[in-house]
Amino acid sequence: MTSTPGAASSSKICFNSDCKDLKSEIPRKGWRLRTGEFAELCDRCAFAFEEGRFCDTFHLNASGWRTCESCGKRVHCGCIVSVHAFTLLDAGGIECVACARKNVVMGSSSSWSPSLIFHSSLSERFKEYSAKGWTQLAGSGPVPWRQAPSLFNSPVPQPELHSRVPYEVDLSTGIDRLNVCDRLSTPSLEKKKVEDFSERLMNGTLKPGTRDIHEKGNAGINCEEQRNPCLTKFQSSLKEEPNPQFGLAVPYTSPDEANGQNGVSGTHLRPNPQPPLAKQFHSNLQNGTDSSGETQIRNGRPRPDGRGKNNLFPRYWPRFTDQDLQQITGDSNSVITPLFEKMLSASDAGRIGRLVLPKKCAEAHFPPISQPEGLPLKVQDSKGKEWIFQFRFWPNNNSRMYVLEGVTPCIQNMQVQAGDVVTFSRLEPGGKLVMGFRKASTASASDQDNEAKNSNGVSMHGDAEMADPTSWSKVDKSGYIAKEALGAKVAVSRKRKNSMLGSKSKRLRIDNEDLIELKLTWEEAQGLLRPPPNHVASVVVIEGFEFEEYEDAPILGKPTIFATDNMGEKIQWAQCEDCFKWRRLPSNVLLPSKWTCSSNSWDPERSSCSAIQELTAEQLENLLPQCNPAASKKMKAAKQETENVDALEGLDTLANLAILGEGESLPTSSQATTKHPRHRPGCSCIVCIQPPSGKGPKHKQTCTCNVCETVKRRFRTLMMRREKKQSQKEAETTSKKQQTSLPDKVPDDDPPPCTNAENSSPKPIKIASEGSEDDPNRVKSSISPFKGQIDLNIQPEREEELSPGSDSGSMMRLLQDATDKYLRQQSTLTSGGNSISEVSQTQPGGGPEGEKIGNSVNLGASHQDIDRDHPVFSIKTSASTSATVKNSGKAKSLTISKIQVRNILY
DNA sequence: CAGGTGCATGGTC
DNA sequence: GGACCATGCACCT
Repeated sequence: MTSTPGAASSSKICFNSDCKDLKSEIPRKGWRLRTGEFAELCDRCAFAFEEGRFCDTFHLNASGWRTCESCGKRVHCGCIVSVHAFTLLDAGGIECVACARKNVVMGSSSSWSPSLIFHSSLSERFKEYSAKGWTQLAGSGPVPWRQAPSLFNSPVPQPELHSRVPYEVDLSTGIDRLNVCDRLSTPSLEKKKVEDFSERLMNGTLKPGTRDIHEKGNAGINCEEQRNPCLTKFQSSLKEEPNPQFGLAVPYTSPDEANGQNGVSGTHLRPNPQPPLAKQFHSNLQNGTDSSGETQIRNGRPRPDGRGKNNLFPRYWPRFTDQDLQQITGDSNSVITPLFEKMLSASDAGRIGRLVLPKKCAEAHFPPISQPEGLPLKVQDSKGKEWIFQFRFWPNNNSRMYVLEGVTPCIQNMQVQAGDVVTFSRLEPGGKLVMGFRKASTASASDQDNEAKNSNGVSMHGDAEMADPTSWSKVDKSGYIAKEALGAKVAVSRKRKNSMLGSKSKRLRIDNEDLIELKLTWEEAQGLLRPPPNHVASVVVIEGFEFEEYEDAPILGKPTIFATDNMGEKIQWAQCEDCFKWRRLPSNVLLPSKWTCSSNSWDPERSSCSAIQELTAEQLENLLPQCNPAASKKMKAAKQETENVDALEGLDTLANLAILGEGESLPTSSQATTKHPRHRPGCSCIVCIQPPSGKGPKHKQTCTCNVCETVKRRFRTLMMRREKKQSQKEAETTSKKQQTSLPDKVPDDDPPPCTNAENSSPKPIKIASEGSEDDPNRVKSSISPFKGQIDLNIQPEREEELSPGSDSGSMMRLLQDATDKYLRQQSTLTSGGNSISEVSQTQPGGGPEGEKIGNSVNLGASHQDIDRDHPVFSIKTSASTSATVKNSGKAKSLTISKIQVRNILY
């Protein structure tokens, strides 16, 4: 527990205004302040606080003292310090926590009526909608919401409690408290250490017990209020809630809080995820069958019985962070109760303005609606702006689909997108519904954190980076790009994949780092992951992702280039981290991630950076054609030592570019990037228009939908480009042989050595932009409507005509189909049958005279594996491997085939 | 024709 | 197998 700088700690005087002592050198923390900091006390006050005697010591003359209805003990109810020292009785009066605890233990004899409390809260919240109020019970839907008089409708902001007791706030926010305490109490209780003080303070910790709110799920009117002590528990639990955002004074903090990580109820759940109380509450609502006598301790996990499925899915559990709550509550005295959250889908964030609400959440936290028209719902965003949405539902498969309509302005105002998380919470006093947002990155981290612990013991952290390329960007039907769908999809995919990954160590076979924003991460992590020595990975395909599966964990290693030397011996080339020279090493050597010449024990002559590089420029170029961005950086450095020679270039490169340059970042751009670009609104590139994985109708080969047409068109373009390149190279070869090429033309004719790495150079620009008709080398390219340009992206206006969201389908399938088609066409092309292989193996640009180190260049750990969503890779691979592979036309098998080829080449 | 609306469909859990 | 829900899409204005 570290001292939190801030107001509470700025002074050297004890925070207790009644004490003017100096704080000890290491101030002791007292109750938590609204700011999230802790009151820093002197030893004496801290001791009193920890002993639960603080109010007795300092507030004796203060107002707010009441008497426990059970034991008669005086309890101070009027300060932040004592906020958790008592519970409210719904019949009036208070009860000290000790008595409350007894009541809890005694079971359902309590007179607490959480339902009542709960309803009172809601009635507060939505009283303005009484006309269509959710107080109508009959036929009001599956949730028998009921209006009950608010017992305490004058909540007092907690920090200002003096004469008014804070529990009024609690009671008025009964449902919120339910949620809070459910979410908080159990984990809190489980944190014995954390509780210690609380126990002392309260003379014992309440056992988590009956926390369920019981309501009959049918008719709704006869909702049976379970008389249970849940309120007691709620409040008791609340008192353990260390988060001041909930208006709870907490004299301790969790380690998490101390780390600055959490500090909010939701986060407390993470280490041992507990469903929010909302969940349980809702569960009961949904079930409507909760036995009234059920006073069980729930650990928050889905119930093993059938009712468990009625629980909210963990993904809807609110996982507010301090920042979230702070954002919502600001510095107000409000008490915020997280209800649920949802990651915005593309549809949610789209222009259509309909936010699909999780059914259970909607029914649990929103007023019941009996008519599809629903009712207006006033929601305040985190900026304090109020919005009115229409909360309604559609009949759907004998069920309902709840939506909030009219959210577009709010979403736009909040600048959130698909993938971001919208949080719903309730603000007290007032019961105002508050909508908060969390950006995808944060959400992802949160989810990651949470789900990692929800995932059957399999950490998802690594998986979190497995950005689903299909989700990289997508466009909703309104044309808005759900570019943050990445986060959403990752989160979703993470769950799915995680369950499928099994126990074996796996390495995602993905090398199209460009598809992922985390390029460096991929390069450094993914790229450095290498199979254990003497292990041949089996390749498994999970959801289209290929994983190398090892019996042993992959190890970190330095990416190298595997090749075959002139003697047919398998070797690998490794680049020194210091001098960037490439050194020849045995193929079975596994290098550390940082490898330098000095470690070159296999070639003492070249165990120093001063030693000359064994590779010639041409050879090096031959090694570098795979346009592996990861390798390219350093390769570029190495290349600078030598003549700049064009590297191997082929359709694969173009294809890579075609994909990579999607929409904006063609080599023609000075901002060319090897990354898959961020897709902006309006982008209808092939990536963006992809539906989520597995979504959308299946497309036939004859399908003429926009997506299919786009794919086909792009493949046609690819083919044309390939032809053009082929002709270029042929012409260039010829011209070189004839030595007739003009000096100033040669560079132009040279294809980019490694376009991904070099696309910032003017060369590709020229190539892409050239194609003059008078250039004999361009003759063939002239057949391209794009004159040799990589057209896949350069004419976004063409793609604008596409209706990005109007069609969807399995892009995988589509691309496979297109690949099939392309390959079939390839086989009929006289120049195409071997073109790709030729392109990649004859090294026209780099100089055919260059000595080939090996045709099968494999960038060690940064495999140029096929991305399933980018058939160009499939084409590349297949075409460069075998006809059998070609005909497979399936990305997965293609990749596997590539592996086979790789093995062969090895 | 564009945008909105309500429902249907199909993937996922 | 059913519920949920994201999204497609027909219909309406």
